[in-house]
Amino acid sequence: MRWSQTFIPTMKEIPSDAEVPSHQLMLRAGMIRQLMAGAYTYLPLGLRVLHKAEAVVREEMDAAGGIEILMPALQPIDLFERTGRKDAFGNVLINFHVRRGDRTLHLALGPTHEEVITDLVSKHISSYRQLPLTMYQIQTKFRNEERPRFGVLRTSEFLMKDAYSFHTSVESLNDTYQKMYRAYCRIFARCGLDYLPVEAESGPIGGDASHEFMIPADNGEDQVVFCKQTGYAANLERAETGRKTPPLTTPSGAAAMVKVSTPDVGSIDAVCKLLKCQPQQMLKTLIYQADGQPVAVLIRGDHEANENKLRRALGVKSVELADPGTIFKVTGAPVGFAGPVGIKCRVIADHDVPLVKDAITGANEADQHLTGVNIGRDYQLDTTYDLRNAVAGDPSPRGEGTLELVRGIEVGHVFKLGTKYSVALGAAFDDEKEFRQPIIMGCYGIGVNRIVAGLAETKHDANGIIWPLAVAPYSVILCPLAVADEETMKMTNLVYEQLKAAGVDVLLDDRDQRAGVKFKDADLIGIPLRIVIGGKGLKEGVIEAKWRWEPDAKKLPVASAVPAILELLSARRAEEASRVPE
RNA sequence: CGGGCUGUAGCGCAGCCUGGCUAGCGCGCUUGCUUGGGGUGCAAGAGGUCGUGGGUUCAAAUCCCGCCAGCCCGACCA
Repeated sequence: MRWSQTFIPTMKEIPSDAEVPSHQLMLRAGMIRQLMAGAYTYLPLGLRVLHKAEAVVREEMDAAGGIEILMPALQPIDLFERTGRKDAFGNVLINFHVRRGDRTLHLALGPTHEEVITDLVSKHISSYRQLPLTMYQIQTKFRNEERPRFGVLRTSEFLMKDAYSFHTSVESLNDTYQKMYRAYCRIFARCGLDYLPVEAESGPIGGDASHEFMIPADNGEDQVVFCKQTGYAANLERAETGRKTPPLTTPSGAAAMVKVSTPDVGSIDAVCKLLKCQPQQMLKTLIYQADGQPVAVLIRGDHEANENKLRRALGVKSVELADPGTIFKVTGAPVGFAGPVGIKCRVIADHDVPLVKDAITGANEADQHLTGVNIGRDYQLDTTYDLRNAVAGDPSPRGEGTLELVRGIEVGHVFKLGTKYSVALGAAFDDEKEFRQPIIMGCYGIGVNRIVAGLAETKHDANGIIWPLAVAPYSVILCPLAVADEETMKMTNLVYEQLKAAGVDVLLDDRDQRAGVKFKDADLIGIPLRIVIGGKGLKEGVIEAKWRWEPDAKKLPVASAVPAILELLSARRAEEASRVPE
């Protein structure tokens, strides 16, 4: 492709409303333009990267036994009503009414396709002989994000590869899950991403039923816990700590419990300020409704409760913070003054709670707190649980090691679904003995745009993006330095045509621009191999080849330049391929 | 949806506080010359509902109110 014949509007300056690197660079490199918050046009360069990433995903999914299909984005709302996800999605589900003749249809734009594919399978799969089956599609998804952000990292319309597998047994599901997990590792490695598979929140199935694939990045929206020593990695929502239940007896030298007046001071910060103490000396007492029953949850003042862990510890379906009325009923005080001493409901505590000696808590009385509160003497616990988010420095749950916290961009998610959708939508099979069984399902998603944005976010330098060869919009950029010079252009066109004939993606910068402009733009858009054809080199009988990530150019004799370029490219391809796991 | 910030040419900004000539600057764009290996130099141009609606005023980019849009923090996120 000749630069003059495509559309690559590069920008020298950083648009003021772009804050994260991927957004700035993709705008400046002329890859994307914004239509509105959370909606972007992919320009030719951006689209080429997207297509290349998509091709990698498709190849690996096919290799892993997936079968490609394409489902409608437009879906009838009743499918979501049948699985209860109309309410679960809430405002995120884009849905609307349309008139068709004298009827009114209630439709949704698919945020994901469990319903549609399960409906399909329910109609056409009836025997164990037809399973297992894995189908996938690469298609635009729609979600009314409450807050689209970070440029193209979080948009309300995005390209997703979603795969769904159907099984007669958990063993079969586990087998496909492993295949998909490995395919995902290969996909992200082939795309040149530094990826980190982490344990993720997995809902009712529990265990190792879900993994997310994260790209470590400062601007990631997710927080990931990992441990260098033990290799443990998990989403913060999910991450366990290595904490255990401590002795539940009163510590020696405990201070006397004293009631102090704290008028209108209910929050942890405010109490600390008033009493001149640190949050870790405090115990916060959160009143939750667990399946409708009030429960007091004790957490150290500087920690955060984790509602997923709480739900599991209590063995209930739902937990939510109680309303002020319930809080008043169990504590006898308004919000902000709850404490474990004398509270009138079940009390459950995090492992760290009993370790707080002479704790400060609410007094279950308006405008009063207690100091010198101690386990055993002032409140009792039978045991403690892991109820909070992990923090940096916590012990690893998998042996000797310390947890660290990093941010990450979620690019993929593999998930064991179980029978939730098959039961709701009647997808079942007859087994060998003609017993009707619900089909067991798995689902596997990749955000294709996030592969692209994640690369721009993590693979760049001060001059621009640095694409890996595997997904670069073009492998080679040809820069003739004098487009008016006949000899230069003759050589350039020869190289251009020969590379194209060899199947190489070449971009020919045929603009009548000075060398500096072409070099700056080539660096900005991040083409891996830059070939310079200029008067200086031609005098010596050479053209120059420079990798985007290397400081210096190599000189290639004119006569053998094209084979030399092909050799460079194939060596690089092999190098990138060597980093892909089996 | 709560909190904060910002809307002036394609992009980046100044002007606003303290209202007053024809609304400026840099980049980009057009034309001509020039230069020709890391964003050349010179000259001449084109390009604006100052986000939008109302109000105050002799007079509004500037002051006041509403609305809209974008960005950031938070809540939410199969």
